Amino acid sequence: MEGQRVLLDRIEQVCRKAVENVFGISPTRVTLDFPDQFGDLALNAFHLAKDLRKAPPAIAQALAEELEKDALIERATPVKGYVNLVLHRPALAEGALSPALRAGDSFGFRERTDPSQRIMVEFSSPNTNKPQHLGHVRTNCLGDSVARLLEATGTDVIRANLVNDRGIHICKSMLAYQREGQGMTPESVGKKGDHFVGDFYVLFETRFREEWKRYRDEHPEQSEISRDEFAKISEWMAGARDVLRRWEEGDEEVLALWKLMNGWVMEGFEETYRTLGIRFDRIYLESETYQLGKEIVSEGLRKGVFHRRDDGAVEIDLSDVKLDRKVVLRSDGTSVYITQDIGTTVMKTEEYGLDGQIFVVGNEQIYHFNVLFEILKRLGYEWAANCRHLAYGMVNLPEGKMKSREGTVVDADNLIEEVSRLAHKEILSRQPDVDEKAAEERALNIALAALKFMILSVSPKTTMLYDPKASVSFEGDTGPYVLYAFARIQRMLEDSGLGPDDVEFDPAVLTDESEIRLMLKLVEFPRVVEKAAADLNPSLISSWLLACARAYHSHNRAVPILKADDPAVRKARLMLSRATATALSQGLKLLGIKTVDRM
RNA sequence: GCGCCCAUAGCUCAGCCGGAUAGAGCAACGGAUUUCUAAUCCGUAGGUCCCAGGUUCGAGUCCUGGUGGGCGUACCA
Repeated sequence: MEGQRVLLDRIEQVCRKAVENVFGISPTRVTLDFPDQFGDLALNAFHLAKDLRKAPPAIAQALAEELEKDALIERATPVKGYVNLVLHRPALAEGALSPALRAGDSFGFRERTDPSQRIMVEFSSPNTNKPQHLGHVRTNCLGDSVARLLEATGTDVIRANLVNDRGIHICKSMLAYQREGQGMTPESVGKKGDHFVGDFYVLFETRFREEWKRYRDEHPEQSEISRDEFAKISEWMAGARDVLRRWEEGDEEVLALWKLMNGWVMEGFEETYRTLGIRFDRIYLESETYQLGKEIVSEGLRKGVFHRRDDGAVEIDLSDVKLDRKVVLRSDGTSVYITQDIGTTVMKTEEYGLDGQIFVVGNEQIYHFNVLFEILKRLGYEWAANCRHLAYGMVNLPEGKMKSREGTVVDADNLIEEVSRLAHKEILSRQPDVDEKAAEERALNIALAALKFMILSVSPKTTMLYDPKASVSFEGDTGPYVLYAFARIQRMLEDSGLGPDDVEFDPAVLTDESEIRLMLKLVEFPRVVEKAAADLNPSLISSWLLACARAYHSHNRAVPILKADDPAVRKARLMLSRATATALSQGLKLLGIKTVDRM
């Protein structure tokens, strides 16, 4: 990335120098905005006022004159507390295009810094009793994109997935399978493994409800019995608990079935991840980590971080930081959720020598992670300060919340398939004679672009509404809109007869308003990447992509490119297109979206 | 009860460390196609930024108090 921000850096230097020349003070903060109107860039004099102790309009006035002396600045106009800058046109063109043309697929990205920070990003964390739904799609997309953003800014990233493969939920699927599915396999019924197992989870739920209803019918005096109350006396629930007990005792038959069914589910998950284009460096299984943490708690008990209550349970009092009291070891000595997370977090850090960890987990666990990080801090782990919970909001449906028990969840695999089908239809309507295999691959790409972009264009913490109608629309603020801009450029470059290394152009001819606006977008890109990575917020990339694609589409309509009369103009516009394609592709890459050469 | 989060156009969402006249898409309406791909472009209309105070030269943004909604507050995960 070094050298890529030359233009912006140089302008900042020019501003800094101007302040020094006029006021004799080196400013602490030079703020340059991309204002979309008034000019190319705007220097904020309000911020300078703090250092200079003068009225912003007076500062702007004085600086404007000084700034215009520099060759980079065509015009500097003081307006209220701003200096609106119009850049020297050829310098803007050179500064906007050359970095992208030269750097190609490293444009906007930084080499790994040395010594590099090594950060683990944990995301997805599915349960192995049912297939993944839209909520998982959000953590999958977010986690992957955040990992890419960190990598792009020079961090060494480990992608981890902590799979919850044990517990009562899997036992429910197992029991239903034992009772009603013996001999069946995913192959025998032609189903993906995770869906196959999920069906037995649903079957358990169905049987349980039938039993509950029967009970209420047979015991009118108990007709108001709650689900939780009935669970205590349910035969099906007792069966599931028995399976769990036998699992914990190491019962071979139960373990064998557990391994078999988990294997099916994991195969299904792998397929889903492959389709989504998501990979992990490390998969942790909770069955292998759930015992961790006890020794750390014992040691913490000795050190006085925790204390033992009269009833034997071990707890920590965090009420001084408003986190209340938290039990970390039951009175029978077994661990709770937080215990294994303490152990797992320490283990991960030691395994990879991590400088920090990011947990991409839903916002309903904010309290849990606050407690976890506070405990780690009190245990003396310095890296605890570099642990962050990226708490994303839930995904709701127009009808309300998704509830797996009520079958109102949006299944990830089905969703991808459905959107792919629509994309496929769109492709066929445009190119009836398209090669079938190419069409399918492209349809999947476009579908994933639509889906990922939709999810990643709302900021992580926002509780978002999933609108099925909007999700299958490929117009407006969508992934396909951005893809289309890229594809258009590819087609044009193909038709242009230019070689890939032919990057010479005359920067003086790019003077159209639509070109200026587009070039300013290109200049802004590296800065947006930095910001998005620092904020762990991919939606900043989506916003930029939309603005850039929009600027390109406008430019494309406003002036002829391939058909420009003047060869020098034609060439320069093609180079602008190529630079734009590079930038769009880089931005899309950060969202985990692959480009297509035609739509 | 206590804690955290949210409230911006009819709908879905942006809004940078407090800075210029609060933006985009969808939906509505009007236009652009002898094409370089119309999955596009141009335009019109649409706002009490939940309410009331406060801080500030300046508040959608920060503070306090309300109202409404979500989540959490297990010896569940």
